[in-house]
Amino acid sequence: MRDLLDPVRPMRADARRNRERILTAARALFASDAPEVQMDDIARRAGVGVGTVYRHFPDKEALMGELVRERFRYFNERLAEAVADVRADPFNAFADALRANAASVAEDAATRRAFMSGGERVFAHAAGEMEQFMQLSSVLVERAKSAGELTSDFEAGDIPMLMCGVCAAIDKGKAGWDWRRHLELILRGMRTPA
Amino acid sequence: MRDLLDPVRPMRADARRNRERILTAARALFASDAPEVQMDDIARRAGVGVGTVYRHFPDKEALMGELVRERFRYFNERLAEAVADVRADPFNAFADALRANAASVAEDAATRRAFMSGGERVFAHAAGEMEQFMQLSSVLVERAKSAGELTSDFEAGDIPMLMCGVCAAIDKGKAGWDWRRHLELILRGMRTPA
DNA sequence: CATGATACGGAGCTACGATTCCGTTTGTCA
DNA sequence: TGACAAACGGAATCGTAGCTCCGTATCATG
Repeated sequence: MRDLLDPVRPMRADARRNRERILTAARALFASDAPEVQMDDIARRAGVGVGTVYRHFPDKEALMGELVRERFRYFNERLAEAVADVRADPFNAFADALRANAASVAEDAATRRAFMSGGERVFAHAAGEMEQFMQLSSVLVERAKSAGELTSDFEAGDIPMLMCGVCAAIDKGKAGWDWRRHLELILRGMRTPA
Repeated sequence: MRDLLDPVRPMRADARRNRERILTAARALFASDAPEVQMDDIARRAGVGVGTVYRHFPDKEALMGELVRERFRYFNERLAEAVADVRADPFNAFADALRANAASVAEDAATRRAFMSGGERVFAHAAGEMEQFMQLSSVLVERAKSAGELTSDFEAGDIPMLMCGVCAAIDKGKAGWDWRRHLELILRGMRTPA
């Protein structure tokens, strides 16, 4: 709301604090446990009324969207590091970035939900970050391909699909599955046979 | 209900017909489209009252469970064929079975949902079929390993996890992703480097 | 056919979770 | 400190989807 208009006056101190509390509460609730997280829970955990949650985020999707956006910012940092590290082995740099990102979604059920359960609306909030994500990914993919380490029919656009699969594996992880194995299997498949 | 008790008297003709119609309607609705399929829709499509749906299936999960069960029966047929075909190349026989199964879930959103969105309860309905599934899978996995074609750290227990990932890719398929590519990537990762 | 057992239809009940509304409180600024 | 805008809290509202109930219609059997 305020985020969008009147960029002049800063948010009131309590408002800024509450906004952060809400996001923290949401992250915590999604991360820790429940199959369903609802607005009232988030409000309670944040020590705030539901009304306040709605003053900061027009609806639930917007709140989720903000969480997803933060995650993508994190993704992008990892990718940017890989891009910056020119001397590393291209495939490994790429693979490590993917591993780091996977590990971070493992802690972030909100993003997993959004990834898996459609949530187009949710992702719209993170459009900018996603674009950057694709851009950075492309660089890494091209490098790894040029080095002849990444199978030539792989495209940066495949990454979200793979992440989706990893998310699924993570969510099922409670059943004793190991998403790392899933990821390694995929990475092995991506690598050109030595 | 009736399925469980009084195995003597067969279901009344109209009841049997309706039960089938309900399942068909549910399959169709899940397959074709909607993000959410609800009992009333299923009833309407089946040309039946909601009450009738509930006479045949105690609750929604039971209905979904039946759909999942059917899917697993199909899976098992494919696996059994692969097991029976002793002269085929072990890895390919296994891979082809997985491909066929993946193709069938691509048509079956109900099973995908159940796979991805937790639904423990739903799977309970197909416990027997799942057990058989694991059994058949084990045979194929062992064969492929013995032939030295399947990476030795692979286990039959990994299959559901992989399928989960494929389901995710299929669901996101609308966004232009190609789940077959995801599956092939995985298969490549499973194969021991020639 | 008669008749009891089965099955059916679908209006309505219930639970639940998102969202709204408005009287009250708090921060900010002169 | 006074005054007003900005925020807050949380009870109440609204919509939805699963499920129940019971009067009615349909089978199957003698």
